[in-house]
Amino acid sequence: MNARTDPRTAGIRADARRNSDALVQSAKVEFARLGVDAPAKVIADRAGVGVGTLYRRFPKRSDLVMAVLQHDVDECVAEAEALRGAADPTEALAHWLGRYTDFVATKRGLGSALHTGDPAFDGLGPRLIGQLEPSLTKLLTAAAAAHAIRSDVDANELLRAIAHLCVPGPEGAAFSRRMVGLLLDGLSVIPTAD
Amino acid sequence: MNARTDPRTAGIRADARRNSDALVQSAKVEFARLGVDAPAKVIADRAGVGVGTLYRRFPKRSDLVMAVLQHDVDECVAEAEALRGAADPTEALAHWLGRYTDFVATKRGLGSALHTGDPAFDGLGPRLIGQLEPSLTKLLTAAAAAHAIRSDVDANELLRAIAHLCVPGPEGAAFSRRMVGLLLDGLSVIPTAD
Amino acid sequence: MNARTDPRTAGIRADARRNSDALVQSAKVEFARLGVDAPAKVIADRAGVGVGTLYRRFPKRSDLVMAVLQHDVDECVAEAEALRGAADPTEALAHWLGRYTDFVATKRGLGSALHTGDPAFDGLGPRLIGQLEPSLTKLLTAAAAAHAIRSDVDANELLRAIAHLCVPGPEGAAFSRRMVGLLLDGLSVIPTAD
Amino acid sequence: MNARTDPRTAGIRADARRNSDALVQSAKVEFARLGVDAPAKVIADRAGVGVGTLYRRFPKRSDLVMAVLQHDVDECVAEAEALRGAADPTEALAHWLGRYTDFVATKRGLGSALHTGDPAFDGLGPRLIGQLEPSLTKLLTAAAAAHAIRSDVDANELLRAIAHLCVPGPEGAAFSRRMVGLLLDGLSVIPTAD
DNA sequence: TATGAATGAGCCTTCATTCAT
DNA sequence: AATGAATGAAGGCTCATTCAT
Repeated sequence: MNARTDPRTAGIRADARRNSDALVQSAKVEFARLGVDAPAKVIADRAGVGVGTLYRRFPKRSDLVMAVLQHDVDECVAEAEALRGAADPTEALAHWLGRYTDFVATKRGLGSALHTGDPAFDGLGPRLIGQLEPSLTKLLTAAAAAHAIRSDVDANELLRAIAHLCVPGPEGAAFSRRMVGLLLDGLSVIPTAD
Repeated sequence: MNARTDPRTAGIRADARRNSDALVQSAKVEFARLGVDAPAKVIADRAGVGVGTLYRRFPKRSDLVMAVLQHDVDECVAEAEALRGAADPTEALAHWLGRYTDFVATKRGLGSALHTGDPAFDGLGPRLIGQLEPSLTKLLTAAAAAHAIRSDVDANELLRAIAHLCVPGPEGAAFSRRMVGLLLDGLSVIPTAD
Repeated sequence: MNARTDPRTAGIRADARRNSDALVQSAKVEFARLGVDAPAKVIADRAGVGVGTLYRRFPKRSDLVMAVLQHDVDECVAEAEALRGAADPTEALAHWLGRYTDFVATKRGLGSALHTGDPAFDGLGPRLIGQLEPSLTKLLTAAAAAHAIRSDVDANELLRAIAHLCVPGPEGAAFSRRMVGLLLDGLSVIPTAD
Repeated sequence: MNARTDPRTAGIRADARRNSDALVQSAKVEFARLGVDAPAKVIADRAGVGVGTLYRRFPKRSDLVMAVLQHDVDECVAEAEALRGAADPTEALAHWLGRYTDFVATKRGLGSALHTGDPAFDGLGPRLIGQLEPSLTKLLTAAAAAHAIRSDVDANELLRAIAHLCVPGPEGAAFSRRMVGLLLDGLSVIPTAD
């Protein structure tokens, strides 16, 4: 008899899970509408729970943000895995960065939150970037090994730079993609030793 | 005897001017420290004036931001003028963008403010970037004419992209400069017709 | 077991109710002391709650004013009902108007608030007077039927006039009562057809 | 050689007088527009002088209000004098009170200001009413002597009551006049000794 | 004497976070 | 475990009044 079927816990766990899910869904919507600073009350209301529940499940704002992002982050990591050993490492790199760009550009205010000193977002950037860094490092290493790009660029910094470029404005996502493209082109410029 | 030396008006005007200048200086520091949303009280205190004076001189937050930026913007424009007809247009471009990078990097939160829907910052971005665009356009054109860089990059977009990259986080200005450098390298990649 | 006795809800509701009541009581006192513009902090302090609670319960100032008045209004209406069919309709009228006079006299600034353009007090006057008008109309009609008073006076106007007379100044309530007495005497002057 | 023609003082006095007059005119307009609480800056601006001048000429708000009203007060006093020894003392009384009613009803917020505890208006009521009381007392005495009205009504109180009734609202001046009429009718009710 | 710049108290309102039930 | 009431710090803004020039 596992937890799912145990009559003493199944109900409670299902409830707790339902609340958690509702909060994440609500947060996703409100983050898109009001940014990652959306009032706790608003998020809790949309989820149909009390603010207390929100704080119980996600003590820090960054916890909630991470929960909202986790799904996308996982997908990014999976995609990087799939691109391992691709015939054209440069194209693989470009493809993956495009994917990442779209991901960040979709979350209104996320880019800004990553750079705020606000303690509520403490550790958000490192946590997020940290999960993606290994994936990008592998892609960069592969491309560098093929002498397609320079080898002195840090995956961590590149992820953060792109996050910055994806702070959404009136300019739209096309702008973000163009600028990320420029950055990518910069990667292909291999410094001479002189 | 003009207004500047007329003893009846020189005194008051000098005082008012001193306060105004102090406010702008203070705002510059506090914007860098706390972002463009820095509390009015904090800015006024550092300037050594009451909040009332801040509101008298700069009724809207955007007025203060513009005042703070105007100074740097003017300097940037002047510097671009000085770089006109430089022997090495690529170096001139790099130099000016470095200057611009440092300028924006000291205004924490400015990048975000430019994209906020907050009416307090209405029109700030366009006003600002608009003033610098002609300067950069000239430098880009000169470099492109020398076949040193591609010619399909918009000065306006480039300014905005750099502004984004210069929202400083814990990473510091060195990061901003490295990423802007990457962007610059990207400019030198001239698309082939293939 | 209803909500009132259900241990799961009785506690919280009782607390909330107690605060709400305390706020209304406090507001009644402070309105009398400082007028309906009394600072929120002062009202909250006297009630022993934080300002946040005041704003939670009464988001607009007019909500609080209505709450304060509703209590007295209800009592006035009830009293008018009790006076229905009194042996002496003139005395009943005088008694009720005295009651109403005392009610309004304790709300310093209410008279003014009723006429302010301030959106915070929107519709306050009509809502208020509207609730009392039927009561007074009945008393006036009864007295007029007994030929004790003239029949061409509007209950609504009379209520408003008394409200004006009851804005208490340094003169105190005795003055208000004397003037309302004069008004009452005026009612007994029945215009001749001449 | 009087002050007016003395070349050393004529200019200055004329200036001072001009400022004073401009302030009173401006205050009259702004009082009508915003009430007697109109911001000092607004009044000074409309008068074309600095706020300092306003405070020099009228240290307390009540001084300015009195200055604005003085003209009307003087006219009221003069009119009462003209009504002395009128054939019909009751009609004279009614006429004069009607005049007074219109006067007070015309000054937005004046009625309220008379009853505020605000120290800025300290003594305004007494000063104003004090100037008019002798006039009304004479009219009341004459009417009482003719046994047309009761003799136990205080002129001072009557003036204040009417001021209250003239606080302007959505109801308009007609309402004020009707209610003052009711008060007048009350005067004609002579209490019996019973 | 006139000016208007400066001051700063004071009030409003929002919201993150805690905690009794 | 969930709820949501309560708290109170924080920051915006206004304006009466003073005072240096």
